[in-house]
Amino acid sequence: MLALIDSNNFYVSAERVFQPQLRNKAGCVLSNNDGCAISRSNEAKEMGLRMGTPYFEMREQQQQGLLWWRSSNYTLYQDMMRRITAIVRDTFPDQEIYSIDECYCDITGFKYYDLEQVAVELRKKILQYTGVPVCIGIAATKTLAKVANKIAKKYHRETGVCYLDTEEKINTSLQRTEIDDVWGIGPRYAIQLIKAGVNTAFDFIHLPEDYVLKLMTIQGRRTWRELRGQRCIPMEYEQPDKEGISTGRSFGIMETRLEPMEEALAFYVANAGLKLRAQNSVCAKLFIYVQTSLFAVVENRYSASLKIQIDVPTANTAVLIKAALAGLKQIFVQGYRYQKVGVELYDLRPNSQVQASLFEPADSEKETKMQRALKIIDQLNKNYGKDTIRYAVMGYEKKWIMRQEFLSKKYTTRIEDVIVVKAY
DNA sequence: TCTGGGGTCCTAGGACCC
DNA sequence: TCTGGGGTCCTAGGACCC
Repeated sequence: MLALIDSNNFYVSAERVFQPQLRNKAGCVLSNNDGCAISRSNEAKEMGLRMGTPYFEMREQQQQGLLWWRSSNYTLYQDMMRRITAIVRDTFPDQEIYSIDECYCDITGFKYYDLEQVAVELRKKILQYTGVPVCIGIAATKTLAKVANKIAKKYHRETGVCYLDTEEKINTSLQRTEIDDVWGIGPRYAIQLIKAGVNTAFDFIHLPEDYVLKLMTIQGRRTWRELRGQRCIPMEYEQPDKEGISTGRSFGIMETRLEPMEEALAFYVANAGLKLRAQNSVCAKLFIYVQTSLFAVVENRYSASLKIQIDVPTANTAVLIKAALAGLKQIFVQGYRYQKVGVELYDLRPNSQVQASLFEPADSEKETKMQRALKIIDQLNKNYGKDTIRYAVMGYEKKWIMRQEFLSKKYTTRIEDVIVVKAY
């Protein structure tokens, strides 16, 4: 058996822990740049507020006091999740952290326990220790555990637990699960399936396997098999290295000038470079892009992108920034109101595998010095706060920075707490 | 006027190899 | 007139997840 522990309305719940005045009132957490709703309280859902509603469509309700909202505060959410997973690990040690608000546990070793009772206790404990409500779904496969979790959220509000241990319970749950609520079936496939008369997960598992394979490729077949109780998606206890690292943000206000866009891009490259070094990788290619708003009238729309090959794969932020800014000059066109600039580092490889360029003589000593310098910079920034040491092109004013007008405090983390003072 | 960001996986087709 | 077989690598596009 597997258990899926998934927080209820996680961002909203995390905000409510430290701001009790937000409890029992309709509210939501906004996306980056305060753009649209990405987490809603139950009261907001009942009001009919949909996922992704743009903020200006909710403004009136907010102004009338019928709805509260907050900017996303990922530092807070990440730290709350760290606490939740630690509590879960105490009970179920074989844990995969799947996303910022959910984790899977392999609980095969608990077959002689009353699993339902263990889960109910765990849930109470998480609520008591962190203030965040979660639901727990238990079933034989990851996809079925997802189904169980949704059933728990919808129908077992008292206990918050759903345990699919009999065929009867599984069938009832599959009948109660709309096809577009199935994990792995997105809006595109859902439309096609509904057209074919498949409305629930129960209908879906009774389709012929070949038909599913043809319509939805092997991923769809995997979902089909998982829903029939066959484990196809393994547990992943270690987080694999990323294959690409991308960073990009919408500007707080539309940008028309090159210079602030250079600053922003340099910032994103520096962030991506940090993540790159954290997993001991180097990158061989950069992808940069600029775009105007998707909602601009057609004649004012512009988007462009560029792939850049790095001669000697590197994790050196200075080299990456230089390459990215040279590329930006090529694709930037005067006269548009830009909404976003971004970068993706890809073609990543372990830094032990770097191959020297034929045309650029490798200077191993210099590279080692550079690596040492980068390590020290990263450490300083970790200890004394982000961007304490930074590249001058990143600028100081950050006029392009995203909107976060309704940001709450980082209640559980303080940079001072992690400062390590050492005397040399 | 104002509408998020960061990922993964699969497939088909083209270029190329021997 | 008839023109092989087996493979790799890359890319673009589509689908999905949170």
